[in-house]
Amino acid sequence: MENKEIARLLWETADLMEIAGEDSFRIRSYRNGATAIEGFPERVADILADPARKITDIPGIGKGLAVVLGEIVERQSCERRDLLLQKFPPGALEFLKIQGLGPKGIALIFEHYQIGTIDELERLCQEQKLRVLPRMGAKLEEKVLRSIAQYRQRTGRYLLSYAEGVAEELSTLLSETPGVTAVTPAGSLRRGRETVGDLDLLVTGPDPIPALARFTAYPKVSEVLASGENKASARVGHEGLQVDVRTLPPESFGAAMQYFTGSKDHNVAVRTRAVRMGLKLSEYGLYRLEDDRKVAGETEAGVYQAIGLPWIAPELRENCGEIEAALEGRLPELVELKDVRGDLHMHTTETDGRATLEEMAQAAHERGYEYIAITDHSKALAMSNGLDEARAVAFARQVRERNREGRTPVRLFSGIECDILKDGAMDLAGDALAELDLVIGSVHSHMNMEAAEMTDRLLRALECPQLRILGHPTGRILLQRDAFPFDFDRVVAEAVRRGVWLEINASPERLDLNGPQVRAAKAKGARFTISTDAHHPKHLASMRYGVAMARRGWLGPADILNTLPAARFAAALENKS
DNA sequence: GCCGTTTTCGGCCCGACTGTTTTCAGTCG
Repeated sequence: MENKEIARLLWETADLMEIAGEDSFRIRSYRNGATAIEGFPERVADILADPARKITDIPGIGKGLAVVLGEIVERQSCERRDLLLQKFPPGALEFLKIQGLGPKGIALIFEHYQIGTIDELERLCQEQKLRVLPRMGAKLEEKVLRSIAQYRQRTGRYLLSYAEGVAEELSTLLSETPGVTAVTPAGSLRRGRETVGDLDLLVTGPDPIPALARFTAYPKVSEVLASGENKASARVGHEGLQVDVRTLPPESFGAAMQYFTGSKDHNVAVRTRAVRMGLKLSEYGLYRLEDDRKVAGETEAGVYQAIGLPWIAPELRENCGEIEAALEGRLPELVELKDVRGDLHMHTTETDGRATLEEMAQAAHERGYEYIAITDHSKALAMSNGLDEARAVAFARQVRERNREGRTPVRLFSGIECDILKDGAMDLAGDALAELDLVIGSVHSHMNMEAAEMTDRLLRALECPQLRILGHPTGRILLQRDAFPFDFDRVVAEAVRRGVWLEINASPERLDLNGPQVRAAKAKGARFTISTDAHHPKHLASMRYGVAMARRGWLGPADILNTLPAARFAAALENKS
């Protein structure tokens, strides 16, 4: 059993314990244990099997959890979890994903009603049966109904980072098959969409067919949906992501890549163009209509070329003007990961980060960056031990000294992610902010304001003379929380006027702004930064997702400030227009 | 349930809002 799966069972048990109203510190221990195991470099199962090793050497794992882990590895559950699952219906865990309902509320509902599914919960709200329970009312029923609607919209979709992980794992597995030369993900993953509905893997080589059997026999396949001569479909992993594996002869690989990368709208437009030229495009190749002779198919570029187009980057294939741009020779030169020279949004142990300033700087150096900005939270975010004015200034001084003395592998900019308060004021006083190299302003609270009010709040924040970057501008959390409503165009226009840059937050849970927003903002003259919001050195690797959003927004290196060399970036910081 | 210790029990990030109360519990971040 892999660590990830063990951790998942611990998380689940902790959630059930919460509904059961168990001791909150014990619950926290389960969650701490889960986090520790998730990130532990060795397999827990191996350590348990080795009599010379002690599992309690992992920080966060003591005597109690050691027993639980033994049980989990042996039989995929533990006593506590078994008992709780008898007490609550299996749907209980799903209820926790509904906003407005927490463990107490859920327990209360179970006490009074025999329900176990989201559908039944919805009916209770519609029949106004929640409001008779203590501390519940009409507003809660409405909120739960809204939240159920949102929940349904997002189920069946997966984070880009998750789908990418599955794709890598399966690609490794399938490319070990003799006769396979390449395994390539297509579909929305290749286009860099922020969430993915299913995963398409294209397998090619002199003898790719045996890869299908290897795929369907993979232990993580939970359900085989279809298994034919050239294609197999299955659900993979506990989360049930649908994966379609298709085998192709090398001569049609390019056509298949084009076909399965999509988007559907892009393909319709491309095929229509082909037909007008007397050609027919399918996943097998590009053929002349008159004599069915194949004119292209081995490479994607060859397919595009044969219909009179330059190769179009997958991120642009949304039928949003890319074909016209290609025809007119004005496809943008898109930014690439290697263009990024620094990361401008990250946290350290000074607030809620998991690593020190030194560790983050070292990790950035290893990624080949020239510089980073350290941007811990401000005091309004009390849960993360946010900095007040004195601590912020003292920390900035520390960062600056380190820089001056050269005790750092990359150039450091002292910064802060300052909360934008409810009324649009900054959480920290201007004279403190003026001591820092880089101020990001972010909304972390009061996200359910009316659009007009939120617009005013952001416009006021933009007035702050020290503000350089608007952090995760729409506040959305993918598959969890929608963007807060505000007048996007007005806020962008004001940011442009005041020389405030827009952040493309590369954290795979946010990806905020997304492609269309980036493109709309660029059209208004906006400039951007791409940053990971890292809370751990390994999060710095998320930069590629932010780059994908930038590319989907048609950005080139010149649109993005952190592609500048350190000296020029520093100069740009000083000259707020 | 873990950890650290002035070794075996006490502390464990907390502040604010919301909707329901009739003084505050639950949820969220």
